[in-house]
Amino acid sequence: MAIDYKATLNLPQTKFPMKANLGRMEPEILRRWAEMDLYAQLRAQNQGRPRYILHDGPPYANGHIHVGHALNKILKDIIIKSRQMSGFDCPYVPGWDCHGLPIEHEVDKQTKAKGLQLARPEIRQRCREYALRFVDIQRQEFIRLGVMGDWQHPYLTMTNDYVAGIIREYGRIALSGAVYRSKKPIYWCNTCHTALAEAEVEYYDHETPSIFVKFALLSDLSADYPELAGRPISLVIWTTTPWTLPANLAIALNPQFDYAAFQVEEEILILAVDLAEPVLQSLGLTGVEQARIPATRLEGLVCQHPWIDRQSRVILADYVTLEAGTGLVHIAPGHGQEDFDSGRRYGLETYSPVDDDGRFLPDVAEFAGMQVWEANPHIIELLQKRGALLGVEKISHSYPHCWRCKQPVIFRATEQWFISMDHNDLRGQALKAIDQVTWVPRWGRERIHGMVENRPDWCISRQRAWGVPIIAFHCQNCGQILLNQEIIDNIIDLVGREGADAWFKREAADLLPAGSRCPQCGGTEFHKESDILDVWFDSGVSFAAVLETNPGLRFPADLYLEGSDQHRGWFHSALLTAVATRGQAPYRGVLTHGFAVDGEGKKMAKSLGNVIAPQDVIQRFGAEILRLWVAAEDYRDDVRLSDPILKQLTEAYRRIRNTARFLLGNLYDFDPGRDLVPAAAREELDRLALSWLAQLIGRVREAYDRFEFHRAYHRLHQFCAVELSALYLDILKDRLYVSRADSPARRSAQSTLYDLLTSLIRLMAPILSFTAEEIWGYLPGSGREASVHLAAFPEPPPGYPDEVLLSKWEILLKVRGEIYRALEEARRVKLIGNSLEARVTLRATGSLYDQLQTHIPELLTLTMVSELEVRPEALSGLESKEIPGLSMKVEKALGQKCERCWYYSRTTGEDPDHPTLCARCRQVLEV
RNA sequence: GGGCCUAUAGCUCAGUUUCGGUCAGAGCGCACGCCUGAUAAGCGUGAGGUCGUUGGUUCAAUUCCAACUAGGCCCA
Repeated sequence: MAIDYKATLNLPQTKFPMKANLGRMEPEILRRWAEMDLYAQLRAQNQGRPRYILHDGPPYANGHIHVGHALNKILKDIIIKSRQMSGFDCPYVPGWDCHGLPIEHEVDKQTKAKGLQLARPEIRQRCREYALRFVDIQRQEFIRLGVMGDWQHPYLTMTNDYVAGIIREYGRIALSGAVYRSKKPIYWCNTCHTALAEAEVEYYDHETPSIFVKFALLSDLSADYPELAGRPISLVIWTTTPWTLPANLAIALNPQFDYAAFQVEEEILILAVDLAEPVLQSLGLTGVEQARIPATRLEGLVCQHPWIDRQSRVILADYVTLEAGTGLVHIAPGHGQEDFDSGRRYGLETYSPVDDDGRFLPDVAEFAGMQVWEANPHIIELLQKRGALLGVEKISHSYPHCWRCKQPVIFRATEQWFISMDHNDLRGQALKAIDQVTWVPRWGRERIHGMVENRPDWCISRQRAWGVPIIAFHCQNCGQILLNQEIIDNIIDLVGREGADAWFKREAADLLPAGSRCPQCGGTEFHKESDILDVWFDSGVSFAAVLETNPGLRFPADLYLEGSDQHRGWFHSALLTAVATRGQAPYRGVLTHGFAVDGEGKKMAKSLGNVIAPQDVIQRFGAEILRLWVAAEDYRDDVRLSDPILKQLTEAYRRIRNTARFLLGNLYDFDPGRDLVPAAAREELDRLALSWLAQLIGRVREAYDRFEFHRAYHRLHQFCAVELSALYLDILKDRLYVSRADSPARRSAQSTLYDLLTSLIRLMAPILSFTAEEIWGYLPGSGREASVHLAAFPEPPPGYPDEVLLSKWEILLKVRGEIYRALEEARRVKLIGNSLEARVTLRATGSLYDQLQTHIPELLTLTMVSELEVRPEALSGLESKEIPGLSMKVEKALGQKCERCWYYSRTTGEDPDHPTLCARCRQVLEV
């Protein structure tokens, strides 16, 4: 009976599944981490190590997470895990941003649908429940991604402690004198009597008058333009809101445009040159250009208001366009954002003579008490009477309306609270602080610098319920603001115990320390401020409310990491509040990532139908693939996500997984405690592999250190595909399978596989956290950490990489490449199939001959051919393109194929008892 | 309209931190083939790019400058 020689081979065996089944495996691993409380174990194990603080920017507690959230949190997770494995203690406390309009808006919608009218504390209670619900949802979704952190103790910007922290920081800034009140135009609904945020206005078409109005020039231009002398000169403006004319304080021109004086009948009209013709034509007028006047010449001149005894200044503004109108813009600083900005620049009053009902105040004598919309025709009539009206028509255009009552809204200046950018030179200090920070990518510095340099004072007040109250009291008697440290401390104490609701529920007298008196008039009656803080202030001061209060954390953080939109958002508000209160930035480094876009680089939008949800990716591919995506893409630019990309990543994942599986399969009988061969005692090829491994470790760790995860991914993947699968592992099979199981040669190989595997999974752990953990459980041997995440990154074996070995084998590998080409040619002509069927003859002369001649065993190993010889004389065969002077000839191997090792050998058949075995196999089997 | 940024093979990335001259590369995918002792695996060979477009600087530009186009974020 024939002997089953295959049974005498050491073929790979492992229970580690080839198919990942991530959908089942990941939740199992998550359960394991939860049961062992991995996060707590890490804290205990890493105590005393240098800390690395990545401070989590709080996502908004509304809705399910989208891929942008996944990108952000996985990046943070990769950093936390890789820094941890590099020897740092990396506590990670996630947070949520809980206050603000979107949640209040949602709650409003729900209560409106039910026809409810709720008081502030009730609204707040519903908002709180709403936020909490989404905190729980998002928490589960983040955990599902494999993100490790203190999920049991996150920070929420609505908890009593946090709110007390906000008020403490607000108090510091306010009491330093940086906070002031001033008027600012905001959206205002006349019917709802409420301020509206940008997100609360909806745009519909609305019909308004469109009028051209003359403003008579009071200044004299005749010195420079004698041709204009003696005739009345007017500037012509265009507006669709006649009711804002009573608040007109200026006329704006664009310094870039050409303006000219046109003679129209007996008067002179000034218009932008490019618009003069269409404007005059539509007014049924003809004009003759008399003179060009640069905008800069007109700046500072004064005009007469059409009917009010007031002058209107000519100013410059680069937002003036030629899209519509006359190129001259009517400016009412109390009724428009741009008007307001220009007003501040030119020192104009933020004049807004309109009350909460949208009715004119007595200031506007002609229209006092009249609704602004009603006043429009009367104003036009008055203009007509005064001879200031050049034309009127009706136009329909997109105009903001109240989301609640659907009525058109107005822009109206109201009292708001601001943080001054100039007080204590906050702007200058912030700009200096920016330069103390490491920005990744580097252009982040330019971006935030430009924003801080140009931003207006920070308007921190909102007329809303769901937020942190602005702490201030108004004297009933004289209107003076009352605020001092004692009051602040009192409120901090109260809010710490009862939450911010206390502010909304209690009367001013309850909130103030006993005996509080107005510092100005001595009054004792006060009412409390009703505005709340901008939510950017809430999250901005997290450095104080979280970093400084959590004993595991510290100020400043080592890193803030968010999308590049946060240069305007969190990085910005955190910078300003920290500089104002601490004199420095709250972070040493800031890293930004781009946005998730579709396969074409377009933004994901419901309207485009190209949104990919992380929940879908997890279900179809696995969270691990999503993690791989985050790592593989260069996040400094926008990151593309599409099905083909995910499929490609799945392929890459399989390659890595199968490589690990093969390594495991060949370690089934290996006990590192018993069988590990010291590096120096291993075979040369194994030491070459160790050199490659050493290079890999160096490069991957460097990539992690530099936050270049896509490099880490590419290196790991390529290492598995090229160095291992195609090269080292392929040629090692013979030694692993054929040698005696406990032979030094095989143990040398296995020791190297063991080193490779234990290194690889630790290097991949920050990215492929689930799979690394799964493999960790299959490793032979004992005495290692309970989780791969408790382990450290591998170090290169001492003395490796071995440069001498690397350069020696580099040449041999080049020869191997050439031989492969010759073998492929032989396959093409059906001479051989498997390389073991080949006998290769190389022709070389001189030093190349010597080199090849002395390395025949290595070349045999590398090429997996049965026979190889080197000869100096010419031969017919393939000539190498890469290596001059080398020719190769491939023939059918001589001898018989050994049934066991498949090598062709002339020794096969020598032993009649084992006629199908070669000498080597007979020796292994000791027969 | 303004600020900042991006644009290399079908895909993901390299192209040596600031500095122009063997830098046009890798892996994946694809095509063809081999193996069947990593097998819903493994191996080999091969074909793919006018380095977004157009100008400019230079002896020389994917690499510097400008404009444009497309895309992104933030403002307006």
